Amino acid sequence: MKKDDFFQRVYHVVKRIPYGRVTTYGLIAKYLGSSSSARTVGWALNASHNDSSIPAHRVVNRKGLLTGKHHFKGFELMRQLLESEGIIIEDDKVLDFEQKIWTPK
DNA sequence: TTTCTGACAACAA
DNA sequence: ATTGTTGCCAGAA
Repeated sequence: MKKDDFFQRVYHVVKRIPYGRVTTYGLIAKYLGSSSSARTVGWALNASHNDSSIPAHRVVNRKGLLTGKHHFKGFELMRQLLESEGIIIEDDKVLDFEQKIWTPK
């Protein structure tokens, strides 16, 4: 690999998020080795729109807030996708967030 | 090349 | 508790 793209690593992790679970930018960043590169993770997800099969709706910020929903086609889309997986969204945040959180290993 | 911005996070005041 | 600043990485102007 020439670059070992940071983005590719992000996608790799995001694709591994199991059904009915969510994760955070910080967690992914930490898994990648840069505990403070959460911003770049979000940036990667932004570019992931071009890539298919990236469940970006399962990635939220550390508070469980759906900060990225504004980047979806519709503001309701992200929420609906999550609720379809058993994740309840209340006021743009994940209920029982600590239970739904998934950490890459 | 420099500067700014961005789906974040941690810390200082 | 709220606001401002800094760190991190990549891309656009």
